[in-house]
Amino acid sequence: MHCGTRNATPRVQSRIRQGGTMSTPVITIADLTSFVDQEVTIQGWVYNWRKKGKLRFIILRDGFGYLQCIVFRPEVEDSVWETAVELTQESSVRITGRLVADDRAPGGYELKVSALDPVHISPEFPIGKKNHGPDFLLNHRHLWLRSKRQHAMMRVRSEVSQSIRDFFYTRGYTNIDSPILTPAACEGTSTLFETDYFGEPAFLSQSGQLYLEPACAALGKVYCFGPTFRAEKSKTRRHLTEFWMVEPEVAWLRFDGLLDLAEEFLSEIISRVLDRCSEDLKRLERDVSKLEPSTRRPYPRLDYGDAILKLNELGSDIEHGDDFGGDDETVLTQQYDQPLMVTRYPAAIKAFYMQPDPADPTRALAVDILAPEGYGEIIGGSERSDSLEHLERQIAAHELPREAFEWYLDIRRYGSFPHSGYGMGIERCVTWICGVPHLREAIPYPRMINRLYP
RNA sequence: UCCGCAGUAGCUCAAUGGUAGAGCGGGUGGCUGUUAACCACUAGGUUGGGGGUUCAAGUCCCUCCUGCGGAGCCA
Repeated sequence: MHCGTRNATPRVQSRIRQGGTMSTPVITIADLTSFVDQEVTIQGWVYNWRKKGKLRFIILRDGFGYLQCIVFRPEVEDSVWETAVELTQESSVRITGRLVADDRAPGGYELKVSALDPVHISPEFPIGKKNHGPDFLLNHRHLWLRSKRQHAMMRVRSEVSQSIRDFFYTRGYTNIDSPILTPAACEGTSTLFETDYFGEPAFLSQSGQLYLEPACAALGKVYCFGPTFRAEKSKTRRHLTEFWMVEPEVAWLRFDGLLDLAEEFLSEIISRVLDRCSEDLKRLERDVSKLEPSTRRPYPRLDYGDAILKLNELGSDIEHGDDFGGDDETVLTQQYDQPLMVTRYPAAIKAFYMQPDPADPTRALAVDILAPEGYGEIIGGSERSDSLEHLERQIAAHELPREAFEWYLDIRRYGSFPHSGYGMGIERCVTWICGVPHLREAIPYPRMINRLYP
């Protein structure tokens, strides 16, 4: 099937690829429509094949799409027929033939094969056409990526990732890559992966934020985007031990401005994916009407206290001061068709670096953004405390090692300033956009508790 | 770490405590338009490991391992 989900590669580039003969251009399936009724060569893998007497149907995939190739025994040389018979699922092959329009072909085009170059005949491919279980598929993740559904997931992820970078780039942000090896715990050692750093303990980063705040004092508007590691022994559909997080940090930005920024950010990502990945979302059988409200602003904003009252009305026994459980998030977000911004959490259940609400110091200027349809928290952010004294008290109260934070406290010693930022886990965002139940499909090689392979 | 569910052919799953089966995949053959093609035949098993109950265990009990779902924690 021809799937126009990728932009056509430049024709000139296609023509100069190696592997074609003098007369036949080597093209990708993305470029099909420019070559109808011409002889072309396509390089790819056998996605599936069927036989019907003297006919063989080879469904070729090349990473850009799918194309039905026809081998008709009376019309090809014996050697071509014999090669066609040998081709197995996922064998790699260069196929040359005449590209024709045919209503019987999936996608409307097919290749009348004249020559076959079997690059490599694959033995029995582990992943068949019927269903497989998650354990088997994850153990074969390197091969699972070849399936249509995974192509769609990876393209959506790539689009989300690119739209994030474009969002910040076009608004004047500087990309700051925060370190992955860090000297000490940011928010407690229990969730950190420890590694040996020339005899000293080092930890894999669980957030770039503490490194981003100094950079934002240097450059005003910055963001980091990279892998993040949490050694939490979580076994749920919403947790990875290695995931990618994007974190903007903005100087002079107050809490209300932060809410606006996060809202603009999310709505732009959703709009762009809906615009550019419609074929992929269709393949994933995503009901895009569920996503369209999220392209519109504003998003509903709910004060933490009001959220508690609302939850109580809805039957939850949650009390003021509690953090939301998974059920609470689900019940709450079912009330809305857009992401829900819950604001001003009790300071006691939030991180040490958050700015207290001037109107009520027991509350923090923090926001969690909960995705609709039960997908839950995808963004957490806050205005950061700009008071050296407050942070020193907080570090002591959280029993964090003071020495490790001296450099961080320097930001409040040398020209302290209001600033705010948030973090978004992109796998959770992609999982929501794709409407899939588990975020293990939203990253090429998921790392989970008990899973480090492949 | 805790709670619940599961583990049988390469894969997905059946099988009252009483001879271990099917579909897909593989192999062989048939078919000139298939759409996860279809039809016929065929190969393929130490029922996750160990221990126990029983005349008899895939099935019941104990234990360990692995996976799945959830809690806590978080993006």
